[in-house]
Amino acid sequence: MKPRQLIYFIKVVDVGNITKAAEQLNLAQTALGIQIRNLEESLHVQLLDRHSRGVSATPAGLLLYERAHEILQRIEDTRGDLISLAGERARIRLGATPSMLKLIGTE
Amino acid sequence: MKPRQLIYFIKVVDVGNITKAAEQLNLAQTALGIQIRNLEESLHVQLLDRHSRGVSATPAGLLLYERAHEILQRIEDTRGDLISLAGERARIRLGATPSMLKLIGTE
DNA sequence: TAAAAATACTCCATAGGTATTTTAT
DNA sequence: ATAAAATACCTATGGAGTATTTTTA
Repeated sequence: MKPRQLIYFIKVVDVGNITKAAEQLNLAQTALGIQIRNLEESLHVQLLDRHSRGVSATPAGLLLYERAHEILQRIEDTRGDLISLAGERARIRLGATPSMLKLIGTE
Repeated sequence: MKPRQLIYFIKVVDVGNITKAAEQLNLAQTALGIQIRNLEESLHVQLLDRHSRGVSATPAGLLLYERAHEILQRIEDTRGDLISLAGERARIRLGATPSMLKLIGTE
């Protein structure tokens, strides 16, 4: 259950079609199909029903669809918080008079 | 921020030493060091202070340490729920009389 | 029979390993 | 001087691509 697989899976469920989802992800159909299959195999759960017009989520697929959003959101929130925290420490304001600048340079 | 990196990072913070953490993860010191560095670079945040006796978490590192637990827990919960759900659908009980069994076989 | 997914390969990027060097107490 | 982390280099696994075949309404 890698984040990339969750992103792919959400797109597939949204579109209902692996081929079209692959286009939107700038990916080959095969690459996306394999990732979805890997996801199903790693969980030992069937997530999609395949039919001749595309795919639809099974009950397990619908559950994962919900959870995947939550998990990815939490990851993104964490990334944002970390960058903010680091930003605080980096947001240092420096002041200098023109005469000082001549001494220390502007690099 | 891949789950594997989060697992590695938690272990490093717990142990306070990349070399010893690598042993416990059955990993080479270099592999673990690179993963931690990749994690820091992908977030543009320093997570650890390196000293001659090991490493210690920066404020950002401590924040990630907390969040990493939450994220991994959520992933594990989801995995468990999916397997339970799939288990329900598989728990089908079949009954047959001995005369029926002779007709349909036991395979 | 047509549109979609699955297979069979090939290629490349990234994770991991070994040996060695750098750094800090 | 010693323990830990970083660097250099090599190998192997896994993600992605093209061409093709199988499946199902």
